[in-house]
Amino acid sequence: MNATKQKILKVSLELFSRYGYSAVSIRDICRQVQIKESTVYYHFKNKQAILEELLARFEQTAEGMMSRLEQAILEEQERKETLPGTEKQNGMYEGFFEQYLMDGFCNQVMRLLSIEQFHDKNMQGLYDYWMFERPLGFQEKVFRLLMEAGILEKSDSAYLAVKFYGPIFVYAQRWLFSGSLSEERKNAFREAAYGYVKKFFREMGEAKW
Amino acid sequence: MNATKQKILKVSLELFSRYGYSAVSIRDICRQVQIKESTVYYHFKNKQAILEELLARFEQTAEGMMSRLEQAILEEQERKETLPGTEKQNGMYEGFFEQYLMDGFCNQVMRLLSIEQFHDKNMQGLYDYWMFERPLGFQEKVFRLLMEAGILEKSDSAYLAVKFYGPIFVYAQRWLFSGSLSEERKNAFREAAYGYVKKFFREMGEAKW
Amino acid sequence: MNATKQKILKVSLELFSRYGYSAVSIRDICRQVQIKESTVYYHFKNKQAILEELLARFEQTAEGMMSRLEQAILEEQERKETLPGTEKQNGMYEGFFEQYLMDGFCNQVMRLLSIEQFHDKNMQGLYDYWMFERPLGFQEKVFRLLMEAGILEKSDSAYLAVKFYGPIFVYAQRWLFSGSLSEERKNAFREAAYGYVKKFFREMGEAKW
Amino acid sequence: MNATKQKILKVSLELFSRYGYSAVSIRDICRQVQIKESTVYYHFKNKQAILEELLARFEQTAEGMMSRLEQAILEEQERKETLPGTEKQNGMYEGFFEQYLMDGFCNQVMRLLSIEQFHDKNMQGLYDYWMFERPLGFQEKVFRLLMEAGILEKSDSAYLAVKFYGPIFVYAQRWLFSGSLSEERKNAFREAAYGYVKKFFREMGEAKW
DNA sequence: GATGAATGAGTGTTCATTCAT
DNA sequence: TATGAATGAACACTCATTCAT
Repeated sequence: MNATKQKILKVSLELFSRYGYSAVSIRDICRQVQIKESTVYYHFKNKQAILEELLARFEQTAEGMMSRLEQAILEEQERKETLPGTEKQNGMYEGFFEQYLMDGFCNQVMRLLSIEQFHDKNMQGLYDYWMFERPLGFQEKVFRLLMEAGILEKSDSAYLAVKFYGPIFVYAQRWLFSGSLSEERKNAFREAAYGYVKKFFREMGEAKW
Repeated sequence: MNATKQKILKVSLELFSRYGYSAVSIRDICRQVQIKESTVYYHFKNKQAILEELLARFEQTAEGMMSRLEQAILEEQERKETLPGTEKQNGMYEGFFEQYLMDGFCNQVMRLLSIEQFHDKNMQGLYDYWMFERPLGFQEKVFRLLMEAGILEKSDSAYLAVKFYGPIFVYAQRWLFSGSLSEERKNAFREAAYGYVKKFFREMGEAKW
Repeated sequence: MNATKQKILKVSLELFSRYGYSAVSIRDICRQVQIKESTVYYHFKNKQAILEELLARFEQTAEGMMSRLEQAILEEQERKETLPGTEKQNGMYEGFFEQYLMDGFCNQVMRLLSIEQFHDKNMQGLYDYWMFERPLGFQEKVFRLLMEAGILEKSDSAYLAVKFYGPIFVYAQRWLFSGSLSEERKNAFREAAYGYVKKFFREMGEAKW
Repeated sequence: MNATKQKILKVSLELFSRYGYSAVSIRDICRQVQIKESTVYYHFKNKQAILEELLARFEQTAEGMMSRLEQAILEEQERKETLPGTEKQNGMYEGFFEQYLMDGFCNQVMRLLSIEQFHDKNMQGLYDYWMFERPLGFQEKVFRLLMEAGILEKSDSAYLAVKFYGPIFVYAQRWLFSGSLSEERKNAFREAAYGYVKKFFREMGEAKW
């Protein structure tokens, strides 16, 4: 696709995710893209259309990632009939974190959503879905299947999902969705979150067997 | 203090916490306060000064609340030498949630911080301190003291604090810092968070004894 | 009323009546009023509001004039029970022409209407009413009353009204609603129209008696 | 000639005659013609050139019509040495009205002229010539010749021309040069104007003989 | 305490036009 | 013939702010 349009999208997201949609002017965007303001309107109907294209792309990307993770983990569990917490499974979570939470594009859109969700119903819906409903729902499903397979003691799978997701969410918010996303902050998250995931599944194992 | 100034602050915060500082115009504020724009400049040096006064008041309020909770809980524990999870202690947490996370003023400032933290170092500092550092630090201290007192098995108190705080943070973000703060959402949080706190301490008790 | 606002209205009408509403920019207006563009928006909500205020004022003015002429001529005729064409009555028409067709304000609004009526339903309505319906209706009424009083031979009063109004309308369009309204053009109209009115009534008299 | 160019001219005139030259953008034109904006500049030097071509074509067309009518009516009168008002002559006027005032192209150009004449000297000249000077001059000539031939009582032929033309002009302005040119409005004009022409010549006949 | 009037800088957007393809 | 991509100038309008009253 057109390089200029691509760059407009890139720069726009960079700025939107930092300052919020309305605090970023077309002028700001053009200054960085190195084009004149009128050029933007060749590629986009208006400012709003930039935002919409970004969100559309995000939903596609996020849906793809989420469903791929879901499928992979469920397949893995089904096939091996073993407890979670294997090296391979931990790696799956890690891969997902890297591509979803720490990837420039997704991270930025989610920052943007977290700014705009306070006044925009649509944004609020997306924010809730991708931050809470979808990940919690997925994790609950995983635990529920483990319970049904007798691998995990029967209990409230939703509660377990929140217990698992809570600390990850704290780490993510603190290191990945605060200030600017640097390599140091990513590492801080990795150390905290990856360690936590391992520990969690280890403890889960110990509790059962 | 002057009623008009008070109302300007109130309305400003209402709007800032929804749309972000720069997306709110003096006009917007004045429309709701029912004054002319020039009047604002009798009470405040400029727009920035409104924000600053709001932040200053928040820090005072938040500091007061946090330290009062800290003192109360530590005293309680010290005095009784008992495990946490008593009715009284749970009530303390609940009181704190009500006054800190669910109170109009504090909730709104924290929403504002969460919008502005992405591009403003100062805001980022406040956000991190009041969202993560302070509450996690406090909870860690509580657990550490319990460990030192032999009431809790020695372990990583910071890790324990995150495990405790994680789900609460998830619930708070989902129900108290999304969309608009309604009584229904508050109840959703109460149900989830208060239930969680009780369960957490119950499980902690079971694990030890 | 405020002098600046007044001047904005005056200049706006001057320009609108020459170039049409949409071809005149706020900049154009401000250049002549000698104010900054933002000042306009202190006095008017937007560009459209200037137009609306002009139209409202015109309708008031025009209604006042038309009804005063109507009343005066009908009274005159009633009282004297004589044929029209007296010096006094001719003077009334002339006075009306001067104040309505040749007056700066009304003339300009009607020019504006004649530009805008092609695409704006509202303008079309006003244009038709004040250019055709009202003057023709009034003149028809005058002739009808004369017929009922036996002063004029019974015939189609509407047709008679058009015959009377036609040439006046031609003169008005040619000399008052073309190019720019100068004293020379006004005089050209006066000569043509005043002469015509006299002649018309004289011929009308001759035809009857 | 090129179909695209033809369509550009057609659509341009449609829009110009409604909104005025400067209120119509190249974009507006291209939207309807279904071409890209840059394509216009293959066919025309610039926007102004579209207007100029339209005006040139109009002058040719109008000149042709006017002179054909002139010739026809004068010949007719000369040959028959009779009073005007014959079926055939009335039909000539009617044919002229249909092709000149009511024809899409000419009607639209004259609407355009009536918009633009207020600020453009050139347009003003064309407007005056084709709306007043030419038709009045022609009619005056007809009456003068009739007077010279002794068919009509000697009098002010210019005054007679205005008396004849006045109502027609009123009807034309009201029904053909207001709002949008519909079949209903055309019929309203036909009824009024054709009836008027007949009546006028009948009365003229009665007055003399 | 509050406001009427004004403003310079900046907002998103549209304009006619160019030019390489 | 036609268009994709770009642009400088202008557009209506909003902004935070000032200052005399």
